[in-house]
Amino acid sequence: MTLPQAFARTFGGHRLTLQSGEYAFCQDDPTTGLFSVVSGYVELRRVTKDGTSVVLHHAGPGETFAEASLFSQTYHCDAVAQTACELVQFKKADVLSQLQTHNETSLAFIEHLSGQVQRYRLLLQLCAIRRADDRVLAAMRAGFQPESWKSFAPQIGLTHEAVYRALSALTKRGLIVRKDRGVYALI
Amino acid sequence: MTLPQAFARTFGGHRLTLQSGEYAFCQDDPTTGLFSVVSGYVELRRVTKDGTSVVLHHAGPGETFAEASLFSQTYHCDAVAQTACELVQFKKADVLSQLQTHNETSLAFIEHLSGQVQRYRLLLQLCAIRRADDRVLAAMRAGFQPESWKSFAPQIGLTHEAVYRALSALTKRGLIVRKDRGVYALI
DNA sequence: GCAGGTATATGATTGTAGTCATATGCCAAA
DNA sequence: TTTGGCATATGACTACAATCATATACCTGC
Repeated sequence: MTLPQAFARTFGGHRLTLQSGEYAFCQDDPTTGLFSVVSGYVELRRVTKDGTSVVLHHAGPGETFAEASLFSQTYHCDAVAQTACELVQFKKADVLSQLQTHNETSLAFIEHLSGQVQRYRLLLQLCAIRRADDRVLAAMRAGFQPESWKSFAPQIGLTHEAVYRALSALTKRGLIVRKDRGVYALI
Repeated sequence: MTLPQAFARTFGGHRLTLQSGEYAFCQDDPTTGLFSVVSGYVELRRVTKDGTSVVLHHAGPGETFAEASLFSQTYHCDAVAQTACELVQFKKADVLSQLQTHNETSLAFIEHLSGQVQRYRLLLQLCAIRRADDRVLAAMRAGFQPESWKSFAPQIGLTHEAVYRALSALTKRGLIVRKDRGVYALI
């Protein structure tokens, strides 16, 4: 998920600080490049024809956003800081010229994107599991080892209460074990 | 989502037919390449250490899978045909050499993957909307114009009944209009 | 025109996750 | 060491989507 550190060097990103509520870019603005979140949260939202808006993504630390802007003349959504944010901006021209002239960079970027695709497919598949117990168990079996269950919960589309209950129920069912307060393991 | 036709030519894919239950590849097999689904459905599943399996993805017509295998020595999951399938297999060596020698191809692939990332983020965001009404409305506003509501429903994590009810409720609330049987439009 | 199949649509019931409340354990700062 | 804040954990109640059932419109092949 995290954009390799190498990219910062290769693409020559620029530091950018936003206060909560400030915009990294607006819909229909000419595209200037893609971004990486160092700290804070950025909400990507598209304003639809009828004037309402739809949230497309919630980008947090380590995530990149606006990759597709490399192939578009204008941004198709707004990027609004939800908290104070530290971002790195990679200028479109720099990135494109790097990609056009350095194959290793392209391949690394393809690898980065493939990994994201893989992860998102997994998350969608997990969200398709109806029962909270089964979903949490599947996530654990799929390799999730959350540092915090509370922040993990929304990733798989549950409230933290539902996750705690699921952990409790799975323990009772003997499918996982509680090693310590907040520490659970498979089998 | 659909792999550009151009890729079939550029990467020189080979046609592959599977009967339901047959494997495109197995976990820990040496990676041979990535695949595109022409018809049918393929399930990607990972067998975990405890012997159980987790479904990672359900690939349908127009979708590609195992992109990340380009960067791995072995497959990390099984690919099992759920129905009779027509696939196109793109040999790893061919794809990698194409990507290494033809920048336009790399850029096209990056564009393809960026688009998928964008779409998956949107789907995840939609699935995070609790109320069925709101979720269907957001999906419509985000640009979904499903040919069939029934096949659309599972994409946003709902049953088809829930979608029909949502459409009905949204119509009553005056947020969408029913143009015809199965045909709804915004405002 | 009729039969069979499918998408559309709605009703009744139930399971279950969300919501709100509350309690406890833990850590860090004062 | 006390205080405040946060993650963990669980209880009670409720809202609502899943499930199962049924009906209708539409299409296609006969």
